[in-house]
This record gives sequence, structure tokens and C-alpha cells, in this order.
Amino acid sequence: MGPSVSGVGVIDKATQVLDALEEAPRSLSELVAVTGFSRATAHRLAVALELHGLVRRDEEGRFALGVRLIALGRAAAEAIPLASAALPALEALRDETGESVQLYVRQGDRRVCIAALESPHGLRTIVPMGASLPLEVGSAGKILSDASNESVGTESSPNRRPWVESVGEREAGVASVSAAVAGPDGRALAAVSVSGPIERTTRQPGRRYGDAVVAAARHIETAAGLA
Amino acid sequence: MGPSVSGVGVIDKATQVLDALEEAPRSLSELVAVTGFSRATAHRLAVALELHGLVRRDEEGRFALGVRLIALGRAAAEAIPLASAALPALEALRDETGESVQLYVRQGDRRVCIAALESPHGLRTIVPMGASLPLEVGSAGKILSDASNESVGTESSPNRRPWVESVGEREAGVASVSAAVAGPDGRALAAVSVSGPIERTTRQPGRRYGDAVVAAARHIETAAGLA
DNA sequence: ATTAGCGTCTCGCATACTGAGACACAAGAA
DNA sequence: TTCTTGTGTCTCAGTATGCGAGACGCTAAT
Repeated sequence: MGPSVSGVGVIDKATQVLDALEEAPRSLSELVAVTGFSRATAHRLAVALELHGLVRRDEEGRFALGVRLIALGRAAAEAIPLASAALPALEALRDETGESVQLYVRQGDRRVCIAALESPHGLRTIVPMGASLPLEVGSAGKILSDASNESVGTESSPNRRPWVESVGEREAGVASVSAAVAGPDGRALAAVSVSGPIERTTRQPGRRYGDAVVAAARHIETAAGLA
Repeated sequence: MGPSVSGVGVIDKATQVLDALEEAPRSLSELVAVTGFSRATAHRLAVALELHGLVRRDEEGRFALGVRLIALGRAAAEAIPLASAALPALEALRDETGESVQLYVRQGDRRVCIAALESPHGLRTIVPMGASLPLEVGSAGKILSDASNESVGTESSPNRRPWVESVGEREAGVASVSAAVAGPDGRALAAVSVSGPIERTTRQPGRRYGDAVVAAARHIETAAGLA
């Protein structure tokens, strides 16, 4: 293996084990194959993580992500004031549009949902808190991709509207529209989204909900003391 | 520091950092005080965890649990078939009793909520998925304490009823009743609970809901293929 | 103006981690 | 049924890594 990326090689390896288990429970041999570690190293790391509850064994003896991560994930979400500050605005947006709403932040080359409220309709999109999605697809992904490259809303930005829509990108039959929740420097800290089935949102969800999403983003910035 | 508890000292230390941050965001100095590590060590570990998204800096520059934990927590919950298998029985229990219901598993000397449904009443208890609570208080804690020591339901068990109730233990004004979800060997794998304000549950929630909770535990065992 | 405390970084040294290989057992192949 | 292969677990000699005292720059407190 090459030099440590973080300065602590064991942490690099331990997080590779967790990443490998995020996809599915794995036998030791699968873990060795996926991570490239020697069998002794993969075993030692997985058992150490198991002792701390970050990994567990499933009914078939395979390594799986442990219950401690559920508690830590909850605590992580609670420690993000943006998520709790956003809740009133998310509730108002869900009530006004009748569709499911989410708040995402960027995590490397992906986005993670840090708050979610579901539509009362029987047919609705469900993105649970904690869901991790790629940046390449979906309107929120595009908002958060921009965040690393340039400020949203400047003249040079390809995005001249204050919202982005997508139709059938993340999932067939689903459309969404998102707006940036900007920090003091103008960069997108988060993306607020409305999503639902195309048959209700239409193929132009931006026309239908864009103003409401942008207004919700402004309310969130105010509630979080960002503007 | 003494010898490693898990066989990998860095993982022991890294999880101590995460545990310290679970309570609240902390400055580096606070992290040093809480963990007992040298400042250089605490800094190096926190920055390494930050690089992997397990830790982040809040607006004040303090270390806090990172967004990656939300995604891992979600994946951990999804990998527990018991939680998804339990949902129909939890829904039925919530509908029958009108109160909030939860499913807990044991995590060391604590219990973690792996599934939760809330009562439709305005006044209701809220235990979010991922919530981590001590074993010493609350009916579910007692169910899961027993799990390590002896099989629930044997003659030697202090618990002769198939459910346990508590009144005002975890939180003033709240009562709950729980039953064990047992594995093939009779040990409690999980605890299913009904909880609500004392004014609705009365001071004898067991008389009111005990049968329903036990029936739900049986349904969960069947749905999960444990019985 | 001075001192104390903070976060970040360096680098010599001690030790903790690595991984080849052994072992026991189960599963698969002949 | 017997033999072979694959699995999970464990050991231990060697070495690469992580540790922490101390330096540094900056900010806050005195």
C-alpha cells in the first residue's frame, strides 16, 4: 500500500473496511478481496471495529456495519444546527407543495441527506436521512457540485436561474428541483429539494415549485443565521 | 495508556475520539482533556478522521461528528433485517395502542433504537432511530440487561412476566412497557416497546399494553424467521 | 506590552502493526 | 468416502508507523 492519505494509516484502513461493508455484509474473504489487505490485517481490523460496535457479525457470520454507527449517525445529525434550523422551512415547503422535501450536504464526491420530510400522498419519493447519493445525478447533486467550483449565481456560472431541476435522473419516474442554501461567502453549504413522481410534478418541476424552493432556501439561511 | 483492548490501539483511540464528540462538538483542548491523549495525538487522530468525513469542524472551528456517519448509520440500519422485518408488527402495535413504539438492541452497556414509529397524538414520546440510552433505566433496558445474564423466561429469571414495565424512569412523565424478541436460543436479541405519557398509559402500562407488546414480539420473531 | 493558551507541525525513537505461515475446521470436488 | 481447497483465527519476528516533547505562529487575556 502507498503512503497514508490522512497521516494515520490504520484509520485509512479502518475506514476502507467500513466503506466495504457499507455496500453489503461481507465474509472475511470478500473483505480481503475488496480492500486488498492481507487476510490477517483484514481480520484484525474487522475484529477491532467489532469490539467497538462499529462492525458486527450477521446471522451467517459475515461482517456488517455495527449498531454503534446508528447512534453515532443520529448524534452527527443532531450536531448539525443547519438541519434543525431548517425544519420549519422544510415543513412549510412540504405543506405548500404537497411533495417530499430533503436537505443535502456535500460529502466528497457524494451528497448526504441530513433532513427529510415525506409527502402525505401515498405515491411519494422516499429519501431517508443518511441516504448517500452521487453528485452526478439529480438536481441537488448539481447544486452541490457547483459549490466546489464557483459561487452559485455569479455571471460566469452556467446556472443562471436560482434553482436547478432534474427529471428522471436519479430514478425513473421521479423529478426534483433544488436550490442552494448559501453561506456568507456565497458558496452552497447545502441544497434544499422538492421531489416527487413526474405525474404530479410534471416534466418542468422548476416552473411549478422553483419559487417555493428558493424561498425555503432563503428562510433556512435566515433561520441558521447565514444571511 | 495501557495495552490495547481491541488489538489495534489506533482504532481504540479513534473510537474514543468519536465517543468524545458524540456528546457535543469540542475544541482540541477539550478533546485532549476528555480523552487524555497528548495534544499532538488528539490533533493527528481528529484530522485523520476529518479527512475521511467521520469528523468535521463546526462554524466555530470545533471538532464534531461528521456527515459520513449519517450515511454509515443509515446503511447499518438497513443491514439489520430484524428492523425491516419488524415494521409491520410495529405499525400494528402503534395503531392498536395509539402510542409510540420502538425496537431496541443492546450495544455494550447501552441500548440503541433501530426502528421507531410515533404516536399520532400531539403529546407523545419521541425516540428517534439511532438514539442510544443506558440499560439501567426504562423497561427495554431491563429486558436487554437480562439478555447477557440468563435466558428470559426461565424459572430462575427474576422476570416471571413476559413483559417489563417502567414508570418515570427514563424520563419524568413517561411510562413504557417492553417485551423481548428472542432468538432461537431463547436470549433476547431485541426489545419491542410501547411508550407514552403517564396520563394516557396510566401507572400500570403493563396491564394496558402488555399483551399487545408480547404479541408484537411474537410476530416479529415469526417475521424475522427466529421462531 | 507581556503572558498564556490555542491549533498546527516536526522528527527521533519505541513500539504497535504487518503479514507469512501455521492450525483447525468446514465445504467442495473427485 | 476420501482428498483437496477454502475459510476464519492466531502467532510472532521484523520494520514501518504512530507517538509526543517541543517549536512555532497566532489570538486572547491580563
